[in-house]
Amino acid sequence: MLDIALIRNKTDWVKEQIAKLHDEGALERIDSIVALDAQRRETRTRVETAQAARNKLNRAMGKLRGNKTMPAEEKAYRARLAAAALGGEDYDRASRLMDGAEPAVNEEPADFGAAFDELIGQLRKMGDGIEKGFDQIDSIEAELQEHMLWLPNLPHSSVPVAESEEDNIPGPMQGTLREFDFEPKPHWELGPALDIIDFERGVKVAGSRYYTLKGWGARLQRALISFFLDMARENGYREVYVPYIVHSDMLVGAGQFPKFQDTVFGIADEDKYLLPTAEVAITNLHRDEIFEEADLPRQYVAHSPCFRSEKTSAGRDVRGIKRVHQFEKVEMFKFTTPETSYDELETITAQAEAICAALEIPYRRLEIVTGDLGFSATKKYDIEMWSPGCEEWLEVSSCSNTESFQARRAMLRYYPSGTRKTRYLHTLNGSGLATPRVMIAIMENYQRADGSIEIPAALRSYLGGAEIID
RNA sequence: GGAGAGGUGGCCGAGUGGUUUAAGGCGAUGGUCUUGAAAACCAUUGUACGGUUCUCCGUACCGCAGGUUCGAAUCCUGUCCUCUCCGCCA
Repeated sequence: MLDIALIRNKTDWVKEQIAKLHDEGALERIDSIVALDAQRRETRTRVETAQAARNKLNRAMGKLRGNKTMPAEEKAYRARLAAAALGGEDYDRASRLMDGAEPAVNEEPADFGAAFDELIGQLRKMGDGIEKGFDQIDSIEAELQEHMLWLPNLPHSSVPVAESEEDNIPGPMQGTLREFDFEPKPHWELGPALDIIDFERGVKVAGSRYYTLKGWGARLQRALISFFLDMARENGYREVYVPYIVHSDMLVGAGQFPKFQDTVFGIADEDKYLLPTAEVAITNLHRDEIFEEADLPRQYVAHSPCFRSEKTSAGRDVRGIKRVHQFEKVEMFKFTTPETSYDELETITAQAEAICAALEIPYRRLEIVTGDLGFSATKKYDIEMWSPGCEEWLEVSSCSNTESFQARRAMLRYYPSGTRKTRYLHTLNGSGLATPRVMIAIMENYQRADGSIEIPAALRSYLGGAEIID
């Protein structure tokens, strides 16, 4: 979520930033937001002033009713005078009459019951108006909030401005391309031939875009997960195990909802959803909490399966296991101060790259342009591995700084050293890494002429020292 | 899944409809005292929004959401969570 004060004070600048993202729907919301914000503040001031008067009157009422030394007769005529003052909207005088601050002269005898009925009637009338005012505020704020939740994060000034993913800027390839003395095969041929990927039986059990790993396939994936977690732990991340099912609020907090509701799987009859990424659970781990600056940065790593329904991408990448509804990912996550978040983005990206390097697979870093930045990030790098079989670059990691975008949605704050004034912290996330795409890259880069696959040296200790899958 | 008991500030804990601040304690912070520390004493104490501007003022928040009432931490309804016991399971 963006800072409403920023939208209020620099409206045109915010519009320019959103224009770079090519999110026309969001752009249209800005004027509504500015209008609702003004309306909201004006209404709130008016209603709260009235409420302050009413609170004072109710307290004075208690004082009048509960006064044990005042004769009933005096109470009655004070009540009647106060009711008259309320009729003239002189709240201060009414309050003074009721709590005894203003002397009252008994002009004529008043009936106790009738006087209090009259007074209560005045107070009720006042209360009804205030209730209506609060209802009005609620509906304005709900509408404002809905608009706010649909606004994407704004790009950092260093992000190149361009149309789409076609324009993302690749960095130089790292590592060395393998020279094959045979035609390298794609993983959808290698996997079934070795009986380590079984497409048909995955489809039988769960439908299209589901798959089964068998034998060395399943073991290789498990080894990769352990290897990834160990790499992250050595880099100072605390390993956590999180729920794979979360409340819808958590998806709002991390930025998936409301806009991307159709990309996640829901639990029947419950307001809960399967994780599309462990990032959702980790982001919300410290929801509604306030850190001390000394506690930052806080770094976590978690492995989780990721479930994505992605109805929008039907028809793309249908072959193989590149784009599937269920995959495994190890996610690195940082809670940082605003001062350090961009340095930390470089760090987390370098850490993801180091994993690629350790596996000795050619990779490159992609600098993401504004048109492909996505909803939550201010700046993003993707890491891609080269797959010689399907002859394409495979995205195996995505590293983002969301600044305070998620922090505002999930109420993640900290006290800067020496102050008691809260401030939103910054959150960053980076895959480290995701499989089965890394498995694709391993299979295709490490394949041998006879169809067997060499196991990368870094993984052998996780597989009982084995060197070859055949 | 069934039954019962609970949910109050950073923590413990009082509070069965009002008589201007959620009592009291712990912790934390600041101060006095002290050579220093401890102890003692004094003061302060959360979050959000709004209005002011360098300081205040106001509103809301007693798990959450509704309701009753002139007025709700307190009464009513729903819901979530925790604990205990039973059942089931890994």
